[in-house]
Amino acid sequence: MSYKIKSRIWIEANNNVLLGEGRVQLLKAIQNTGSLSKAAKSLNLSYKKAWQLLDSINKSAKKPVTINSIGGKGGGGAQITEYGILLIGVFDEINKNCWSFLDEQLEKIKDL
Amino acid sequence: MSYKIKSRIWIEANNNVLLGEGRVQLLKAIQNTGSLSKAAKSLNLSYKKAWQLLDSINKSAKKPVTINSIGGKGGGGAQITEYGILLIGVFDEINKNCWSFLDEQLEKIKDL
DNA sequence: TAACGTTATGTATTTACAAATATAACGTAT
DNA sequence: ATACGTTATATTTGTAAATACATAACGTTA
Repeated sequence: MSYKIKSRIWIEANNNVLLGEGRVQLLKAIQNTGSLSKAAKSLNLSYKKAWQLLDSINKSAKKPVTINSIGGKGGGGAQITEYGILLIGVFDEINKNCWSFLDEQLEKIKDL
Repeated sequence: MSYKIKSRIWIEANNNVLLGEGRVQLLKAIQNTGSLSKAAKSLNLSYKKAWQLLDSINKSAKKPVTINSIGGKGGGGAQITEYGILLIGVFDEINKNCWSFLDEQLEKIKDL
């Protein structure tokens, strides 16, 4: 059994976490379902936890990442903004590149 | 205020954590002091926590990372093995390279 | 106007983790 | 033999985080 390298990256703004893997997963679920409550259910996450995450994201980001509405057709919902889509894409790209980078570094340690 | 990328890397063996930043710091403190208890004090870490970390390291590694002795001159002590020194060096190198890598990736997001 | 499914928020409970405390075992040195 | 400083381990206590539960506010729809 050889050693493995694991990693976590995240983006911060003003010493607050903006995006990590879990937050990106939540935003993608909102994108797929159109609502925060449905997104939370699909991730086996309590609504409150999901709301706190989304609130933290929108407070940390320079521009809104979602537009949330209360009441109306379907009770309301949450929509990812264009800016949000951009952030998700950049995070995924950087994260993927990081994996590739560490995969190269693995050569230095796997046979120790 | 522009966004920042933060990261954590660690080495695993058999799905157990072998080395992360905290563990490497502990090993270096043992190297400097010659004992686990002194290392713990120097890091403001409880002895128990330090012992648990060191125990986990030695149980995860393929070869011993420290040699611990009870009793005798000075009451005993802990010594880093050559293998341990090797692991510390490789971890530090990979970690440093990862910072550099993410510093380049930062260009993609800092102006968003 | 009553019902519905959301967002938004408060409060209590449970769980997990960290910290503190205590003590045994050990092998030199006095 | 006694003292000392260390490794090793168990037990208790305290604190922070996650979870569960409850409820208000809202704007369409029927």
